[in-house]
Amino acid sequence: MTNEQEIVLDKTDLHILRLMQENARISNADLARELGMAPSGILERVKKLEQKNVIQQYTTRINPVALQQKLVAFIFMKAADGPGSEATSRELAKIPEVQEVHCIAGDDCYLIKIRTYDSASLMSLIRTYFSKIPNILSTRTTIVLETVKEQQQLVIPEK
Amino acid sequence: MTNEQEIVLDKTDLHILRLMQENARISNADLARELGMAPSGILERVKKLEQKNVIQQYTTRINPVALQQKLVAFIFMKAADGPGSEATSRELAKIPEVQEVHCIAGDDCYLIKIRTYDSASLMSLIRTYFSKIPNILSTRTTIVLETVKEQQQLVIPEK
DNA sequence: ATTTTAACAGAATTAAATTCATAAAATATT
DNA sequence: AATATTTTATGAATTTAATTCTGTTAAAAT
Repeated sequence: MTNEQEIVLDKTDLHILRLMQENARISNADLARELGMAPSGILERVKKLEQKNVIQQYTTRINPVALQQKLVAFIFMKAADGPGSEATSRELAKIPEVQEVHCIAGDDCYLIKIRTYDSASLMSLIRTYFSKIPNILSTRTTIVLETVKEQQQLVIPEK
Repeated sequence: MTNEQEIVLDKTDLHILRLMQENARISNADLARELGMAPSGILERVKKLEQKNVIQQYTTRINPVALQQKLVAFIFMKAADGPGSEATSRELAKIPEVQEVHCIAGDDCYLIKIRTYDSASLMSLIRTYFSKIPNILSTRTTIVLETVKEQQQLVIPEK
């Protein structure tokens, strides 16, 4: 049970989250200085935020261009999944190049975000993986020409 | 000039990136142990990766549910921007709740990803911000019912 | 009002970050 | 091919931070 019903975050927690969202490698000591608290107290709070699954991961944003991963595509997919079936989405989520899988309202079923090297590798990826997923009925692919903004950071309230 | 032409990453760099993408708060000492190298050498490489803008940010993934931010929407937008004009996209990118702005191929101009509390706050956000952006011609909004996967991690090759 | 629980501080210990001088390896130059 | 130059790595020394634990304070529950 990953219960998220009763999560209460106070001003201090939000402040910690704001600082760590901006820089996950901030030292515990610097956090303590910013908040005017003892390092031991901050450490305790951070550990609790991890335990409560408020903090899900510390990750490094890597420039995709540095790895020649220049193509982003969004794919709208219709699937023959029965209502509430998660079969197809689970298969899609397993593909490492697939960054996002959303169930969406409307005529289509899924919206998928994919990052690859180029259109050739997108094609080969589609052929390799999608052909093995039985319930896929149709896909519409939208190619990104240029990305102006791309981040997952949340707007964290003061209180 | 943020030049990204001549970025060469060797096996060691990729290994560092893989470990730090998975856990941005890994200690330099642990990195050194994993790679069988001296900590000072690792530190130098990490700093270089930062300088070269290969590493763009260390960030913390925070559970949006913990902040009651339950709604994700994708908006397709047509704009009356002249060819190559970045005016509209730049305005959109300034909105904190807007996580992504992409220029896309096809009939629409932009694809935008937004995260808010609920549909009411999405509406108010659209009214507040979009009304002030002159070139917007039309929008089509797709609401996410459920997110199965959401991450920005790259597939990092061995070599 | 009192008990219980949770949160914080401060000191002590252990561990890590950072710096720097030097050596080794890889590249470039002649 | 030999040498110079640059880049990359090491290891030791120093500074700084992480972590643990005990005692207090504050808050919540009874």
